[in-house]
Amino acid sequence: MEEPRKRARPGRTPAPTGRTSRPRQAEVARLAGVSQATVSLVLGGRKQGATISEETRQKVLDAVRSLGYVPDPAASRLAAARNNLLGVFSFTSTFPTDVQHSYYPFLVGVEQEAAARGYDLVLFTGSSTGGAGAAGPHALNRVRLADGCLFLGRHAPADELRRLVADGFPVVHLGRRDELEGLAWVGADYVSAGKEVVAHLAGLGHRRIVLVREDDEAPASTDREHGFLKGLEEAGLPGGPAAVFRSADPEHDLTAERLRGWLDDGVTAFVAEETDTGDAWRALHNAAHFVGIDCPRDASLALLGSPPPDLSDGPMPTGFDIPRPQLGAAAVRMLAALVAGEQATEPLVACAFRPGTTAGAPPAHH
Amino acid sequence: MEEPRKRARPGRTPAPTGRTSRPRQAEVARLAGVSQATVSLVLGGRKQGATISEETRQKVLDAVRSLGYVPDPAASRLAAARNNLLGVFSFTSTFPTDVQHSYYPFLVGVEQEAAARGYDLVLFTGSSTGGAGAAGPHALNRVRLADGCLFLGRHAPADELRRLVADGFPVVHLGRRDELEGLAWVGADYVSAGKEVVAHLAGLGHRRIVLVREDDEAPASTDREHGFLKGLEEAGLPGGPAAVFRSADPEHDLTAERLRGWLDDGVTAFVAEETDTGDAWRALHNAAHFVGIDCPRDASLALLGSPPPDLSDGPMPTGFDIPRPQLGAAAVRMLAALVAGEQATEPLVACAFRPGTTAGAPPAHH
DNA sequence: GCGCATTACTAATACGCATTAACGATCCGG
DNA sequence: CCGGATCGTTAATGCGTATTAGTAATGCGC
Repeated sequence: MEEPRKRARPGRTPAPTGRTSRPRQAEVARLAGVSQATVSLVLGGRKQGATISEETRQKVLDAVRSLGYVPDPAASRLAAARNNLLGVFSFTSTFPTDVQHSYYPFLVGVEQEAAARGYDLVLFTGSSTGGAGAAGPHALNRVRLADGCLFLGRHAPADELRRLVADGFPVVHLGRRDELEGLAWVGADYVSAGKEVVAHLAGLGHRRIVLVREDDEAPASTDREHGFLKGLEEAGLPGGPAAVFRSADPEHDLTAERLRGWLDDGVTAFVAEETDTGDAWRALHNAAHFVGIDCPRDASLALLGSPPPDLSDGPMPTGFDIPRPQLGAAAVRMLAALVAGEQATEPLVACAFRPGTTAGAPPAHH
Repeated sequence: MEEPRKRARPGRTPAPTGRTSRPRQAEVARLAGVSQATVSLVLGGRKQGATISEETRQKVLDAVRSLGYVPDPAASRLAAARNNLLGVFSFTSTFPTDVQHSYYPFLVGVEQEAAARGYDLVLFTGSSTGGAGAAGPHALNRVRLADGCLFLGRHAPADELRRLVADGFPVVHLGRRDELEGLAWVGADYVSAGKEVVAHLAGLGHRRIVLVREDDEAPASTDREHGFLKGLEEAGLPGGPAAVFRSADPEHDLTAERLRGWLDDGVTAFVAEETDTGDAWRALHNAAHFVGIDCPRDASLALLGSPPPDLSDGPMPTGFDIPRPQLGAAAVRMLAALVAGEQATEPLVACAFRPGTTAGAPPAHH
C-alpha cells in the first residue's frame, strides 16, 4: 500500500527570499474572499456566459486597487495562446547609419497600425546571429516567436520564407513578390499610378510621350512601364517600343542630341521612373537643362515616384508619391488578418497623384 | 470507495483545428527520442550540474533544426528565465512622421548593440497616437514581457517607472534622470564636453568667454553650464554670473547692442547651448551676423551640440557632437548588465569634440 | 563483487492566468 | 412540492518551458 506520491517536491524553488514580489491574482482573490477564477473573470472583461454579481465585482476591483495588482503579460499570453507580437524582419539592418536607405517611412505606418490594433513589434535583424545560435540558414525561424511576421526588402531567402508559409505561419512581404507561391504581400499600385500620370499628360494635350527607364526587371519597374503603356493605349496615343527608352546607364546614354531628336519628332512630354539611384530622372533633368528647355513651357516632365535627395530642392515634379507609410499600415492590416485566420486583405495600395509644377500644356504647334 | 476524480476534464479546449502550429519542445523531444526536459537542457545552454552527451545533444539540435523550433517567449518568461528580448518604450511614437524629432539616431546604436549581444528588440507601441484605448494607467506594465526595458524621452510617467524599478524589473532610461531614485540611466557627459570646449577656446588665447543659454532647468542645460563654468575655473578665467547670459527668449533678448557691449568689455568668444529649438545658437549667430562679425577673425563662436537643421548649411561650428548612437549602445549595455544581475555600467558617454571652423585665436589686442 | 562516485537522463512539478465543466442555490411553472 | 431553468461561483486543468530530485547505468578502487 504505497503512497501515490513519495517523491519530494521537485520543480522550481520558491522565491528565494521573502522579497515582496508583485501581487498575483491568487492574492487578490484571498483579499476579496473569492476564488482566483473569479478574479480572472472580473478582470477579463465581460465575456459571454460568465456572469458576476455587482457586489463581487466591486470586492474584487477594490482588492485589485488596494494591492496594486497588474497582470503578468507573460502568463496572460501563455494562457491565451498568442502574444500580440508582430515580427518585423529586414535582412539588412533596420536602422542603418545612412538614413536614406532605411525602412523608416514604412515603419512609420507599421508602428501606427500595429499600435492601433494592440500589437507590439519585435524587431529581428538579419545580420544579427540571434539568441540561441540559430544563425545560418535557419535564422528566419526566430521570427516564429511572434504571432506573424512582416518582411522588408527583397533579400529574404525564398526557401526559408516558403517553409514558414508552408507551416501556416502568417507572413507578409512588403513589396510585390509573385514568384513565391502563397506568399502574401502588399505593394504599391504602380500600374494605376503610371496610367494616371499619362492620363494627366494626355489631358493637358500631349500627344507624344516617352518613358525613360533603367534596365531593371524589378516588379516596380515593369509595373510602371506597364501602366505607362496602358495609359497611352487608353488615351489613344502611340505606344510601342518607340515610346520607351530603356538604358542601363541613362546619365550617359540620354544625350542632349537624343533629346533634341525626340523634340523634333513631336514628343512634348517625358516620364522617368524612380529608382534607388534616381538615375533616370537625373539624366532626364540634366539633358533638359542642357538643351535649355524651359519646363513646362517647352516640354513637360513627370516622375513616377519621388525625386532623389540631391534633386529635391528643384521644382516639385509632376507624378506620384509612393505611399510608404500607407504600405506599412496595409502590411500590418494584412498580417493581422492572417493571424486572425481571415483572408488576406487587398494587396495593392494606391499612389497619390502629385500635380507638381513640371507639366503643363504642350507648346502651341505652328 | 469513490474515485478521487469524478469530474470530466475542464480546462481549455484543445487546438480547434488541426492547423499546424509552432513546434513545441515536446515534439522535438519525440523526434529526437528523448524527454522534454532533455530538450530544455540542451537548449538552455550548458548550466552547472547538467551534463548531456554529445550524441544526445546533436540528436536534439538536429530535431530542433528540422522542425524549425523556437522557444515561446511567454512560456520561457513564465518559467522564470530570460527570453532574449529587450523592450524599447517611448512615450511618443517611436517613428514619428517628422524624422527630425525621432529617436532614430539612438535606435541605430540600440539595434547594433542588441544584435551584437543576441537580443531582439520589442517596440512597445503603447502610447502611439492611434492607440485604441490600450494606453491605460498601467500601460507600462506590458514591458514586463521582455527581460528589461529601455525608456526613451522624458515623458515616461515617474510613478509607473518607480513601480517597475521597485519590483526589480531592469529598466534603463536614456537621458539623465536623477530625480527618480534607483532609476538607471545613461546620458551624455555634457560637463566634460563643455569643459573641453572652454579649454579649447582658452588654449587659443581667449580670456573672456560668455555662455548663452536658454531659461531651462533640464539636466542637459545645467550640465552644460556646469561644464562651462568648470572649464573657466580650470583655465583660470573669470567666471561668475557675468559669464552666463540666460534668457527665455534669446532671439529677442540677445540684441546687437548687447553683443557690442560684450565685445567692448573684452569678450572674444561666445558659447551657445544646443536645445530642441536651437534658439540660443540661432540668436548668437544672427546677432554676430548683424554686428558684422567676421568669425573667427573678430570673435570665436562655439556650440555645445549640433546646429539646428536650418543652420546646418553654414560653417561647421566648433563644439561637440552628441554621440546618440553610442548612447543607445551604452543603454543596451547597461540594460544587459542589469538583466544579468550585474552592476550598472558607466552611465556617462563622452561627447566627441568637433574642431569646426568658428573658433580661432582672438583678435590681436592693441 | 560490493560500496560509492559519476554520468546521462527523466519524472514531476511550478510559473500565473484563462477557460470551462460542474455544482449549489434560487427561482419558476404546473 | 418537484423537475427544470437560471444565476453565481469554483475546482480543475492546460498553455510551454525551466528546474530539480531522483534513478538507471557505468566506472572505479579495494
